[in-house]
Amino acid sequence: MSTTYSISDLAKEFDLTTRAIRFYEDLGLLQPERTGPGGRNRVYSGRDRTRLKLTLRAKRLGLSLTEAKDIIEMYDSPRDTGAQLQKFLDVLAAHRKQVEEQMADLQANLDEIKVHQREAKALLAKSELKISKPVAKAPVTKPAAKAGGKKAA
Amino acid sequence: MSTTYSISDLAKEFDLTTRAIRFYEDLGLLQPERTGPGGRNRVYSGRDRTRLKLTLRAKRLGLSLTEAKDIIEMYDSPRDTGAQLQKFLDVLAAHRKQVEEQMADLQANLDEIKVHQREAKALLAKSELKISKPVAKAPVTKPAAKAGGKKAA
DNA sequence: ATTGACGTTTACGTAAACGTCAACTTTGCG
DNA sequence: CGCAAAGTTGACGTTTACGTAAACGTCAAT
Repeated sequence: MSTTYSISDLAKEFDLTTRAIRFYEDLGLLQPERTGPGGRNRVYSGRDRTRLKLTLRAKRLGLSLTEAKDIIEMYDSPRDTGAQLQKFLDVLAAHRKQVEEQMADLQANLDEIKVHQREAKALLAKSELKISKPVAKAPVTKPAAKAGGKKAA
Repeated sequence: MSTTYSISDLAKEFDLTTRAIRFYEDLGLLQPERTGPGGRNRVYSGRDRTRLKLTLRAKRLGLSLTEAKDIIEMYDSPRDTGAQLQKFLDVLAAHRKQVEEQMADLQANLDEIKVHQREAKALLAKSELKISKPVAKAPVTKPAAKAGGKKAA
């Protein structure tokens, strides 16, 4: 009795539309079983859930869905022979290299942000000094965050 | 006499088509000056180059071009008043948070790769032991790397 | 004078990743 | 029984990020 999920379970958990999930199935990323009369309804396994999670992470990191699929396939395909193992290791090494490159990108990014933060804080401190009475922690009229999705760079 | 670039200079340096570069201009990411008779030809400044570089980094990290634009605009727009400074700091903080989240994603990724590497190496060592005569560093029929582009997850 | 390399604009084409109906079935509930 | 909620399969629409082709100007070299 392993845990299973309906399409809307997954949709809620990962904040997707069911349309998106079915689309991922079309691409071969998910392979839910069917249930009910005529086997119409989709039933997702824990493995499906994991693959979905991996897919979304890959997306966040800028991969296309087909790239994501290729990689995920690699990771849970059988590797019996020594040759296959060796090839798998090669792929892993390449993959690792690119992840490390991307981390370097991100780190550069983060460093820039930090620099800007320092500069801006310094400027703000200076500008507040020029006010006679010290301003009470800058109330500013709240920016009211746009509650958006992703972002970075 | 600051350095400038032709469109193909940038295309070569960043491995883009000129079409892509003009497209980025349409989106407002670049604003080259014009030269020649009738001011037809584009001339890119160092600032353009920097913005292009930032754009491409943003792309690699999974941002859309408009997202990239918004962020880059923020970073090189004027911040004179204290209120603007404060808002800028808020944006920076939010931005930083997301970058750090993405780094966590990447780190998780990297960890998984390492685990797989360890496992695969162990398996391969074991399988090589089972061969009577120790196999000479697995010659394997070269995988002939497909020399592809990106990849990650 | 023509060829080639490089540049330009305009405009239609396309792949990816879904969104958005439409037109049903099936199931649980009052 | 009726009906809303959740599921299904088409099938067409949309946005993003360019590709690609047409049709033309400019300048240096042959």
